[in-house]
Amino acid sequence: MTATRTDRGPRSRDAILQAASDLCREQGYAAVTMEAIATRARVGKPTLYRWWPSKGAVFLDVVLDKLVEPAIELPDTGDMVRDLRTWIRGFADLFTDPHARQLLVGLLGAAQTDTELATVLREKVQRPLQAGNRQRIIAAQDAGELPAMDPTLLEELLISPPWYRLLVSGEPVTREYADQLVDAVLSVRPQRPTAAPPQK
Amino acid sequence: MTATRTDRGPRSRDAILQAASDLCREQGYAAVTMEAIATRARVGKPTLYRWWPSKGAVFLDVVLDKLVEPAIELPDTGDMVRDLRTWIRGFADLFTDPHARQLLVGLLGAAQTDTELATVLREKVQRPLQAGNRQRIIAAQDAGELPAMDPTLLEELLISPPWYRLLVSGEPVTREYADQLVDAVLSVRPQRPTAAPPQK
DNA sequence: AACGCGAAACGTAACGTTCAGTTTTGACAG
DNA sequence: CTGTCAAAACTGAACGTTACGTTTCGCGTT
Repeated sequence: MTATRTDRGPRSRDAILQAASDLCREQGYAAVTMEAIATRARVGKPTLYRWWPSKGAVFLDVVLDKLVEPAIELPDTGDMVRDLRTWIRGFADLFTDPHARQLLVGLLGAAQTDTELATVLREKVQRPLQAGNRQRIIAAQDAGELPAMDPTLLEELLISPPWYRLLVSGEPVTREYADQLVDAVLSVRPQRPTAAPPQK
Repeated sequence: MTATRTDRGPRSRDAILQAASDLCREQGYAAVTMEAIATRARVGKPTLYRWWPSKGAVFLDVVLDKLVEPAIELPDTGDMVRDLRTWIRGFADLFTDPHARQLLVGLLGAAQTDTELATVLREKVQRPLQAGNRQRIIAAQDAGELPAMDPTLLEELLISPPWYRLLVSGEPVTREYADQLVDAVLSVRPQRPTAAPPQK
């Protein structure tokens, strides 16, 4: 037994992810099968299943490699308002690009009926981004650059509408929309601590 | 003309939708198959496929029958702010109920990889609701009850975060969250017509 | 000689369709 | 109003297909 055996990636990880990405571009997410990925990447199906339990898991890694790092992180130029605008514009660009759109919509769709995948997706994408952004938002609020409100809610007000358009309404997410959205959210008046006006 | 039968509609529509709903509650959306629905409803598979092209189409009708009418429409008591609060709370309740959650998440997930289904979903749910709400929002803005901004954006700011939590982040959608959300969005200052501050 | 991997083959599950044989329906004659 | 009948629609079983996920085999590397 030569020590730990399972903790290295497959030899041809890149070939596999590239194959999956290409197939998705050519035929759309739904039409891609594990068999096709294996064939295209010239690997055996057992090898594929050895490291990824499902099609969704493969595409999660595709998205992590190709989209998340470069395109989804909040930039940091010192000007928070400007950074937020750039960030949301980045989502608009991402959601407009047909290939990225295919990848994200397919992956999120799969995650809706695959608990395992949904968990990993949140831990690997959601969690890290949110944690980092949260600190930035709080700091900017303290500096008076952003409206004083629950930082989680502020982030959600910015990021939810693009996702809603992508996954629910299907409306396009343009840069103009991104700008309009940021303007609106940053125009919120400071909130009273938590006192919701009595409903009745 | 006695109209040949009740035009359209299988004889046992209700039995089929009930079977689908029950199976979803018992086993989860993903585990439900067309075969199982047919068996449970004591209907032949051909009959099922005669009226619904896919599992997603069946569940769309389940959702239309059981959720949309009673639970997703914006109420109208004359007090728009209060109506909006009630409306978003309704979504919170819906997204918290395990069965409704299963149905909605499964259906939306399927729609991500089924263009046909996505189109019908938008036409039958999205479109009608949005159109009605839009008029109400504009009227309330004219009356000074709501912040002056693009009515579509205002609606999206309210409705997106719950959907985002349901489909993307997985965070719970409580009534408290709904109230907090409405408070924040209604605190937006009137927007300058469209003048986005120059980015550079 | 042993190992790891690609390729092929296998059993399973669900799909969506086809094919009898039966039940339901509405129309019409008595 | 009622009995009869043909057409339509339905059930249930079976079929071919596809993709899944696993197992087996053989080859090349070490």
